Amino acid sequence: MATANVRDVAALAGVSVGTVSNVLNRSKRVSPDTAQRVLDAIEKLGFIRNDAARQLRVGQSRTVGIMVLDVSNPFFTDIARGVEDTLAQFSRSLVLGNSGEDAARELAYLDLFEEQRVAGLLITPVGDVHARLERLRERGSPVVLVDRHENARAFSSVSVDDNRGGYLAASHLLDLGRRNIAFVGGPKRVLQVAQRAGGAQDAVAERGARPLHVLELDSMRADAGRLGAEQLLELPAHERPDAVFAANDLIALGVLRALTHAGLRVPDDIAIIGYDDIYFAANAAIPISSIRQPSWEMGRTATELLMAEIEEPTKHDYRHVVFQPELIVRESTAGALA
Amino acid sequence: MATANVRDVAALAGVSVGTVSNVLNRSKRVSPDTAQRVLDAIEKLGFIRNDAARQLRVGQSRTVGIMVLDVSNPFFTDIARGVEDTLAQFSRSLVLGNSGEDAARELAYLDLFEEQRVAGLLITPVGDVHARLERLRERGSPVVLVDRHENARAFSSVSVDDNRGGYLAASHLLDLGRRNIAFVGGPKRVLQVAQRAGGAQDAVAERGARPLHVLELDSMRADAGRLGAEQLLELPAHERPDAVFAANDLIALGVLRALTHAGLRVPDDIAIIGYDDIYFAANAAIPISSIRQPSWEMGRTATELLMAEIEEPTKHDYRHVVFQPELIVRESTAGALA
DNA sequence: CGGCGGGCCTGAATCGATTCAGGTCGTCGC
DNA sequence: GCGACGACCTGAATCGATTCAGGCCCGCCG
Repeated sequence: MATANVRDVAALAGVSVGTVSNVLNRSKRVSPDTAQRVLDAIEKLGFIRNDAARQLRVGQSRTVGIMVLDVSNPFFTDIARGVEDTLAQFSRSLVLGNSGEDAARELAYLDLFEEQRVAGLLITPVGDVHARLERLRERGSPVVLVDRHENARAFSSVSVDDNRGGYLAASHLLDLGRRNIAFVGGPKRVLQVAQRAGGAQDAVAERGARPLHVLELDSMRADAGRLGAEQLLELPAHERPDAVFAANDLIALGVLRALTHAGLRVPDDIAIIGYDDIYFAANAAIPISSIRQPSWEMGRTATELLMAEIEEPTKHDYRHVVFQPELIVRESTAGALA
Repeated sequence: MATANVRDVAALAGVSVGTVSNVLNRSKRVSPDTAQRVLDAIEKLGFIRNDAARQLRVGQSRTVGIMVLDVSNPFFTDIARGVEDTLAQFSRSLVLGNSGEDAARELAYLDLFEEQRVAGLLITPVGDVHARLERLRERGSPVVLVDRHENARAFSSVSVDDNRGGYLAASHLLDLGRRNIAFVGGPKRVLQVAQRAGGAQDAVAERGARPLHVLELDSMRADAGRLGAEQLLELPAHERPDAVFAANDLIALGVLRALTHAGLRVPDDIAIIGYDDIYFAANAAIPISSIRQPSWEMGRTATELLMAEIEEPTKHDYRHVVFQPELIVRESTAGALA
């Protein structure tokens, strides 16, 4: 038996379809009495609104798309949780796309999102999709960039001051008396990596410490970090760093593993600081100091910017929220704490 | 300017709307010549199919819903990746719901999914939603249970043999000569926990070792594991276990942290084995042995079962795929490996 | 040469919620 | 008593892709 529709509800409640719709969407316009009759009918028939029909008429869906780089990176899932928690308040749902840093896949998802006329899109872009995003917006789906501050101010965005984060990390190590810092990072073309390194360079230069020993890895995962650390351990004793600043926590975990394996003491022999402050850095065998990015808040703020644009589509002032990173000190730099 | 629709395309290509639709959906029925004209028109107008209209007509969306317990648990994101990778082949998208183990939130998402007439649903249920799931199926959205083998065979499901996993873990520790094993687990009401403990009990009994020392925690996260381990360390020396079997890897990480902090050697003083084989267990300071659950494959298989049911809705044989867990040996039990 | 089949195309009807111009009735102010 | 107004309700028109009964034309068979 086909699912009940507004017409069935209207018939049972003895009102017109228009009234049913008013109960559903603008309950103020309907007398309490009638409204109750309609609600009873809905209940009795097990009526569930057909979102497709609503969407067709209204011209837009009530779902928001989110495209992330990597669902298995806790940094992004934390953002996603922020998005999801915020969206729940608007009772909108989330269509998830995982580009996996693959531009082709990103495009495929953009097609899907466009067919679905998503109400809005949160994206950390991979490929050159600027034009596509503009088209999406022209067609009524606002876009907010996450963890990317587009040079142009064409879209609202949320991001974190990575330069400052790098500066904080290096300064902390310097404050602890370390003088020979290695930066173990991902590919330089990743803007974040370059900026974190840059901030660290600044701190080192400012203090007149030894210039940063920069190691470029080809990925930002733990195994790359482990290999990087092994390289460092092969250096002659007088060049061996006394502290490692890892471009993210996954790398830091790999570094910790290699050092532990080599029998070195952390932080006594070599201190480690990471970036992102993921759960697994805080809960490592030796909890790892890190630069915290407020990922949940980023998700929430991005969602709020998006919702504002969705609900007030004509306002053309794109906002750029830049979060400040925060130093979190743990045993991997400060030794056993109280 | 409003987005182009099939009528515009038809006009430009000099054909009827029916033909445009045929090009889009059944290209075989159209002469290559006409098809090309239509495709050109689509290109020229930047036409993008309106999914809502299609959905309204066809009665079902092309989107699949997935409801997970916790997006920040790598076990679930690995499953989600399997789902997503598989779905991409069918060019369908994924609506994500995160119940956070909260039954109310789960219900809210079920409402949304139902309004959207999702093509199907993958779910690890929290509350008692059996009736809701049946209704969803009656209305044309098949359901597959993930990591839950419903007593009834009312839905297809994928799950893992947790009893066997527990057995494998304990056997491994016994093989290494450990005789006093502690099980550090989550709440007993979680079926998985009970079964893993049960399997371990069996192994211990079979070998005549000391009965399992069972510690029940109120969560399954790392901090609970740490507290649990601290409790174990307070035991008198002759009762202190020589091996810990943690109900999942998060707990194992917490245990590792507490033991490391107390200056104990792993595995020499106490061996540790976890469960799930998440990335962060493999990459811990001392890589943790674990019972691997094939999460990506579970996601894929669940999706395949679901797609089969979507495409062949009348076949009423619900399948239950039970995966076998696998022992992964690392340093936390076997010591430094080659 | 008539009839039949198949390939290709047409276009009105359809899905179901929302919208909005318009109708009805009761109340209030003067 | 009358016009104005507001509160409440009605129902046809609408959104855009899909479907399907039916039309046209060509080639082939008997």
